[in-house]
Amino acid sequence: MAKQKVLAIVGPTGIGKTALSIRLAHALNGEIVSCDSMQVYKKMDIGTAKVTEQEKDGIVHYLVDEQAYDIPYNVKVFQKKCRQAIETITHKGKFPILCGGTGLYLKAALYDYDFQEEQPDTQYDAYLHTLNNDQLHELLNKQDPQSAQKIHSHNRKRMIRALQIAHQGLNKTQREAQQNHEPIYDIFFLGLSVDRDLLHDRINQRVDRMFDAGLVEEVQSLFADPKTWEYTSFQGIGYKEFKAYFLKEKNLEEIRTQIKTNSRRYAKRQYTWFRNQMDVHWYEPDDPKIEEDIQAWISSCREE
RNA sequence: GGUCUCAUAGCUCAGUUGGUAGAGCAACGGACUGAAAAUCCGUGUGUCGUUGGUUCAAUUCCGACUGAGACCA
Repeated sequence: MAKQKVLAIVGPTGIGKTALSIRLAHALNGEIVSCDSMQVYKKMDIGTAKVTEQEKDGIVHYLVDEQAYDIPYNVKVFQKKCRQAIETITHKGKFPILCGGTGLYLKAALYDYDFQEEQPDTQYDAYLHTLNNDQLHELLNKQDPQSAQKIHSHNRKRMIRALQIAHQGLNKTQREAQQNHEPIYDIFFLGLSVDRDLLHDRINQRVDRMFDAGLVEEVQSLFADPKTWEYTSFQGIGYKEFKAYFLKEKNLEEIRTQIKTNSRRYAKRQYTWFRNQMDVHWYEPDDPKIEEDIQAWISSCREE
C-alpha cells in the first residue's frame, strides 16, 4: 500500500513559513498542522508569532493554541496528536500540510520514532540530579556504553534522559535499534532559505514589531510571578529573556537585543537540523517553482 | 588655533622589552529519539588607521597625515 502523501514546510524562524503554508493550503485544498513547540501554548500569541485568525484566512489549523501554558508539552504528545491530525485531514479528503520549525517534532511524527510508556521514578530522577557530570557519564557508560560514547559528558540533560530510559528496561541504544529510521509517510520536505544577512534583518525587524504589538504586556500578564519561570513554556525565546528585566538586572532595550540575538542563533540551529536530519528541497520564499514542483510531486504515483 | 591621549577581529578591548597577534561578546560549522524556541560540542574570521624613516626584520621605535576624544585658549 502506498504511503500517505504529506507536505512539510520547514525552515528557520521568521522566514515566512506561515504565509506560504496558507497559500499552499488554498492551492492544494489542504489543512495545516503546526509543528511548533511554542505556538501550541494558549495566550502566548505575540512572542511566538502565532498565526492570527485573519492570517488563517479560513484554513483549518491543528496543534496551535491548544495547550495551557502552565502545563508542559513534549515530543511524545506531539507525535501522537500530529499523526492523528494527519489522519483526520486525510479522512476529510483534504491534503495534510505540516508547517513549523521544531525539527525534532517533525522528525518524531513523520519517521518511525517509537516512544514507549514509562512510569516516572521521581526518586531515581532526584538521585540522578545529585550526580555531577563525570558521575553521570560513568554511570551511563555502565548502563548504555554506546550512548555514553555519543553524548558529551557536559550534556547533563541528555545523559540524565538516557539514564532514565535505561532505568525503564531497554536502554536508548537498544530501543532505537528496533526502529528503521525511515519516514512512515511519503513526504515532500519544502525548506525555505534566504541569504543569512537578509534573514537577520527580518528577524530583527520582527522582534521590533513584537514590542510594538505589546510583547512586554503579554509577558508581564503571563510570567510576572517567579513561580511561572519554571514552566516549559517560559523557555520560549521572547519570554525567558524577561526574567532579567523582572529581576531588574536589565532594561527593556537590553532585553530586546537579547531576544534578537537568541532568535538569530535559533535560526542557525534550525538550519543545521533541517540541512542534516532530513532530505529537504530548498527554495527562496518567493520562488515560483514551489507550486510547480509540489503539483508534480502530488501527481506522481510514487516518488523514489 | 595650541597641548595631550587614542587608533589592533563585526563590537568592547588586551598584547608584542622589535621576530606579522589574543580574550569576551557577536558570527560561523556540527550533534540531536519524552524540556528541542531546550541542551551540548567545535572554529579566530585581522593589509594591527594611512604614509615615509630607522632596522636583517616595524603592528610595536621616530616623523608626517587622517580620524576620534580630552584639556587649554
